[in-house]
Amino acid sequence: MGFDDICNTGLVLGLGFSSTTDQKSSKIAPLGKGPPSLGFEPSLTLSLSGDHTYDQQATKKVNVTKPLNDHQSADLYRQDSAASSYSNASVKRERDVGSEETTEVERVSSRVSDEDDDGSNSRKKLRLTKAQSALLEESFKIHSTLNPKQKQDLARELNLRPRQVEVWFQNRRARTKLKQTEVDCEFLKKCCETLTDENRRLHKELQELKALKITQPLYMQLPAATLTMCPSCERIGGVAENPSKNPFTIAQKPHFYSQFTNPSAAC
DNA sequence: TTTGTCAATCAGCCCT
DNA sequence: AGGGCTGATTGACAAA
Repeated sequence: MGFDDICNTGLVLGLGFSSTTDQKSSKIAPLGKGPPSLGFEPSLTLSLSGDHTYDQQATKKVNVTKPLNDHQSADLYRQDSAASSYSNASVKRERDVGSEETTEVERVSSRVSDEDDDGSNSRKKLRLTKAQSALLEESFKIHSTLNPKQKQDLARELNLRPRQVEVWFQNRRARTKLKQTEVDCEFLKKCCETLTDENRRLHKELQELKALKITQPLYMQLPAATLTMCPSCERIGGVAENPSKNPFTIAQKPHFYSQFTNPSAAC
């Protein structure tokens, strides 16, 4: 079982040279990609095995302009008739204890007015209804950025201002990115731990080999542990191609064998 | 210059 | 009360 089997992250660990392609930071960059490097450099890289842009993964299409069902419509339009969210109307949210069905009617409406009724500048917070959030989420799955028409349509659909839709998408993108960064960070920590362990193990093995070299003649120096068989090509590591010549020659290039590498590729 | 996006931050609301 | 979530604002930056 490989590491990725455990983590199941879809990330790929690679060792080699990295070339720089200046990544544009605008648009929603494929999440998990790091800052650009500075040309060709030896690198140990971790990257996502696929292009994990969240926005492209949706399989379910939602017609943003399709009419809402009765319940949704009712929610939204009752909101519309509710007091302005930017007014001092009480931010009532009926909490039916024990009941899932929070009365959305009572939720604060997103109102198309910019000013408080009383003219005060206090920022009253809009809370989107479940229906609004759901529709925004579905829309985000389809495209994480909106063109002006899409924004307009969606705003009309949700009875919000286009600016509010825009802000929602902005925040959604930012927070998705943040979340992904946290996930990547956790994964890298695990990789680091695993590599540290591997490094420690190899050091130990090296020490053992050195000790053997001192105390034993050459033909007895190969510990059983080094005669591991590659499960992919079924060659025995540490033995020369032509055993008749020198059956105890240590392979020139050690067969690095770890759960991060593909044995076939290494062979 | 305009427009769109982003990062950083603020601030209201809700939950524990 | 404090923390988390989330809507909103601001300023910087890039592309057209």
